[in-house]
Amino acid sequence: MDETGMGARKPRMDAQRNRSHILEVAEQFFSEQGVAGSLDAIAKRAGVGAGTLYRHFASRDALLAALLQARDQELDARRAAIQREEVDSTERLARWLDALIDWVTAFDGLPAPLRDALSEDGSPLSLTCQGFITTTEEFLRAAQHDGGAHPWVRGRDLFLSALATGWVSGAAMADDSSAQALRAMMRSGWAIRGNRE
Amino acid sequence: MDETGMGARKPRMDAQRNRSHILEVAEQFFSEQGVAGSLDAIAKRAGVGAGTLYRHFASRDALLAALLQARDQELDARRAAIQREEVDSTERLARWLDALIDWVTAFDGLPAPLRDALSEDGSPLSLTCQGFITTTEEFLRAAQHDGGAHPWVRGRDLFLSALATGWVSGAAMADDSSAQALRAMMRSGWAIRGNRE
Amino acid sequence: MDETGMGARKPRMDAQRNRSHILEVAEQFFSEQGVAGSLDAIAKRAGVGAGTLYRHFASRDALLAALLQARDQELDARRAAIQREEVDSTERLARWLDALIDWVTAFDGLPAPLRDALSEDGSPLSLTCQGFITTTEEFLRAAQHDGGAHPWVRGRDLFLSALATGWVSGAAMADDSSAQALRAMMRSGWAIRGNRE
Amino acid sequence: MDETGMGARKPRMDAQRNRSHILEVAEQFFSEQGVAGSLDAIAKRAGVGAGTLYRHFASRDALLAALLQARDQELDARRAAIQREEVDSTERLARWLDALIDWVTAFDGLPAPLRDALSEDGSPLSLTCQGFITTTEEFLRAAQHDGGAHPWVRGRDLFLSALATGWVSGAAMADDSSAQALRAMMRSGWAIRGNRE
DNA sequence: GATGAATGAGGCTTCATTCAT
DNA sequence: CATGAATGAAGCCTCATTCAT
Repeated sequence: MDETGMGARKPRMDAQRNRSHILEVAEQFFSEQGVAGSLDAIAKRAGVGAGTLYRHFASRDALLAALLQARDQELDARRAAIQREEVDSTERLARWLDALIDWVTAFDGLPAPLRDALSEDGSPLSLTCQGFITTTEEFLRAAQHDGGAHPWVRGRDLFLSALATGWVSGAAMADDSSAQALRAMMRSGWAIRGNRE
Repeated sequence: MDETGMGARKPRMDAQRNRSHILEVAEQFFSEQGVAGSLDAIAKRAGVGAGTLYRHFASRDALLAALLQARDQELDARRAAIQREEVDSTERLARWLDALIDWVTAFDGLPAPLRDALSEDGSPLSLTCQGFITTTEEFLRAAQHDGGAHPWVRGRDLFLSALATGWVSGAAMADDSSAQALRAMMRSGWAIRGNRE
Repeated sequence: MDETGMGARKPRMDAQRNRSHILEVAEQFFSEQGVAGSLDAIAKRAGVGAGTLYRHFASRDALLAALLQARDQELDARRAAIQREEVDSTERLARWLDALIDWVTAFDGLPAPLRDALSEDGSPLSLTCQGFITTTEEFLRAAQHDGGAHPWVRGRDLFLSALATGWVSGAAMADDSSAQALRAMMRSGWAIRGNRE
Repeated sequence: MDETGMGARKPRMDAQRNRSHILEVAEQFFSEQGVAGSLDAIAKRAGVGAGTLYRHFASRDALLAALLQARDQELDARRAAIQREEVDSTERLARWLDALIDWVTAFDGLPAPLRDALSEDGSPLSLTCQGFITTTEEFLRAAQHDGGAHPWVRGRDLFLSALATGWVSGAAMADDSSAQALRAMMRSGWAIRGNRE
């Protein structure tokens, strides 16, 4: 009796609209002020009541998680791209870690909730993290198999390294070269043969 | 001119006593609650007015800096000890970085203000940081000279690495092995020959 | 497309089912959290939309009233039982008041809306209350006629006393003896000869 | 060097002023809206920041307790007056209970926090309550000794009765006669010989 | 009928910092 | 010098109720 035909009930068009509008605003907002900005302010800026925001995203982490999903897909695309590239497994891992660092640097202050999510494990963010840890492990295993990465390194550690590297760049460090250096150090940290040695 | 001879005002004594008492309390407090705790609470716990605290320490960072000085001395002692040890320059650098990480982990949440201090450079903490960066550079230079460290690594980068490593351990990660792994990765990152390779 | 026979609307069945399910859930909920709990939560727990809840019960009081009806019947049964018992009219009144107190204590915080209903008189609860006041009056009249109750007492007052007694027990007073004492005091309050005198 | 002469340091005149102004406003406010009114609103009305109110009164109960102190003194005065009156101990108890009921009715909704305070016992209100329970016990003991009150009644129960009686009157009952009736019932509840019998 | 999204005021609380005393 | 009162914006979150779908 509905307009259905298939699955789609009533997507609550307005709800969807609101949800995505909130996401847009939040993206903008977090980009400007970092992920610690006021949720109320986001709601206001989105032109919705605070309750509406809370209905859609029960917590800051939930909002963040939703926000990251879009980027998740980018990251996933990048992963696929990396896997298609004609380079060895070690270089692949390196590129993946670079991608991870970029992802983690999407917003100011993002590394912190991600790190926390790893130990809370009830957080909406932990799923996301877990996924990328797994991916990291896959890349890592290949590199280890090919003798390109130390056998004692674990995917989780690399992920944490990426977080940490992102965190360092977090502050308006003005010093971009440090970020580069850290990436390089990180690489020569897990790689059997350092990249610039 | 002081309280010494005759009329004996209590000024200096008071102030000193207050200052050190505040420091004791703050040390305790930050140990328990991390460095983000309320300054008011510290003042109250120390039994002084908020104004008094502000007179002695103009900002949270100033308090932190003063607090770290005690530890600075420990760290400096450790540095001296390391320099007396009968190991090569590479191992010395490694031990110094370990010491640095320990120092940075003194309080929960300490790495963040330190990182920020590096880019603000008006902060009371930057002096402290600068000192340790310099020390790090000395160790590093020796190691590089002996071929134990990559020539492209800078002291500042190692300091940041130490901060980052401390930051990662910050959360109740429950996973102590990660911390170890990060230290190892960090080492094989700057070292020409990794430690467990 | 429906599950029934032919044209088959689901109206009545659905509605009835919903209504009673809401009631079940609300009963459970109010038992746990007291009558001041969130209606939204009840709707959610019942698996219906907030609107549905409101359709069935226009207000919290309406829900409460419906909820009490089930208990009303119990109470009515108890009234009938009391009237069949082989005791004098005074004892009957006493037992009825005990029954009333039990009824009023069904949920945490119930006495308050009942009290309010008495003075608002547009409330869905006032009907319920009125009924019991009337019953109380009947018992009371008999007792007064037999010389067992003070002539100056009114049914309404006894009802209020029951409410008040229930209200006192409302808090987790931990002190059950107080509840007993209050019942006793209440009895010797209206009775011509106190029960433990 | 102040106006003192003895202990009084600096009473923080402005603080005192604020404090009492808040109290005045709160008194007014609670009289109008009942004790459940918004604390923020009180702060605003008093022309102080919310923080100021919280500094002076850490919780609603604390504010209430302070507010009641003025009345406490009245009540205490009344107690003294009653004790000077030329009536027997039973009548004294009756008058004391009346005073208690009046006190408890000072603000709309006051009985509830008082009741809760009795079981929480960390509440700023419990002290006040305890005091009056004790006083009640003294009056009661005298009456019991003179054969004017049932021996099985306890001071605590009478206090609760007073609370309950006040609570009943709490709603805009419009029915003043009920309040009277309840007082009478309460009296004939504890008294060996009812007052209107 | 049912749904559940939206509202949005309103509650409580915290805190860095200033300034009169 | 020390005090600690005052500020007051901000933060987070809840909930009864309405209404478009």
